[in-house]
Amino acid sequence: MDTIAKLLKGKGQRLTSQKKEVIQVLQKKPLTVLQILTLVKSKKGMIDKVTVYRILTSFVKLGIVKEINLGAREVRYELTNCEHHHHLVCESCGQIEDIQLCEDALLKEVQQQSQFKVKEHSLEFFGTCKKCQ
Amino acid sequence: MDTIAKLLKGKGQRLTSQKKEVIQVLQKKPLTVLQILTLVKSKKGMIDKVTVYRILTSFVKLGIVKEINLGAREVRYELTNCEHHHHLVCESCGQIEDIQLCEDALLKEVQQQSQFKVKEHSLEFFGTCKKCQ
DNA sequence: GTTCATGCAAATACTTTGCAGACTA
DNA sequence: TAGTCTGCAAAGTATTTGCATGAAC
Repeated sequence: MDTIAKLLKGKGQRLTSQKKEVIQVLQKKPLTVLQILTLVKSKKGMIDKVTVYRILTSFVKLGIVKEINLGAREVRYELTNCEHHHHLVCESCGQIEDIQLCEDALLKEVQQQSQFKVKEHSLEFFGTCKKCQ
Repeated sequence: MDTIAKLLKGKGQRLTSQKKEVIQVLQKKPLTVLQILTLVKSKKGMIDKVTVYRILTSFVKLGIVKEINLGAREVRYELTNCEHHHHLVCESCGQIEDIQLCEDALLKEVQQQSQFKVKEHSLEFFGTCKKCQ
């Protein structure tokens, strides 16, 4: 939280209670806009949908948060303060597990096949989690 | 196209001129709803946005087409009649290249680390294509 | 002819913009 | 106090639904 406070300050931006709450609820797992809204409301009582959108847009720009795509039209937001990782999305219960993989070989394969210069990649898995099997 | 015709017939569904056109424009590359709409309109003159949505929903259900997520809130549709592959998305010109990779090692890695049962996965790369570098 | 599909209108959902008042620093 | 941020209202997009007409088989 401290690093985030400094980052905001450096950009002339303020660490409001709404921003704190959004960061708070994102600690556990990636959430959709609606989920963030609901969670913050249930804890703090008041936050507007528009404010959530604005905070997220600003956080993405500052690199505090990143957007992930899990399934069509399901955008989620995730704190970037953790290492690079991927997700295992359970199609039955909706749970999201994180996983760390070594994808160097794949990136090399891309380089060999194509002259495309890769900056980022997304890799997500869909299936059933241990519990739901 | 013939296999699609049979598939539709088997489900009591009809191969209309609109459906043919949608399949037609999807032959080249994955497109958004708006792109499909524009392309079909420019060729054939008339199709409604609602019809495009309905055709796509139905095609996804039948497995004729699949949704791919290239960046947040950018859903595209792609024919499934081709082999499993991934995409290289140029962030500069928007072009999409296909690429085939061997991701067996990764899938094995997932199995070793977790008891999650993977059914599908998505893997997309973002960066700059040869032309734009 | 029957039944499914399309187009239009309108409803719903999602996201962005404008502005006055509230709050952070 | 200055300047950013929030909440509310409303505008803009994107997507879905209902229904009468049209088209496929």
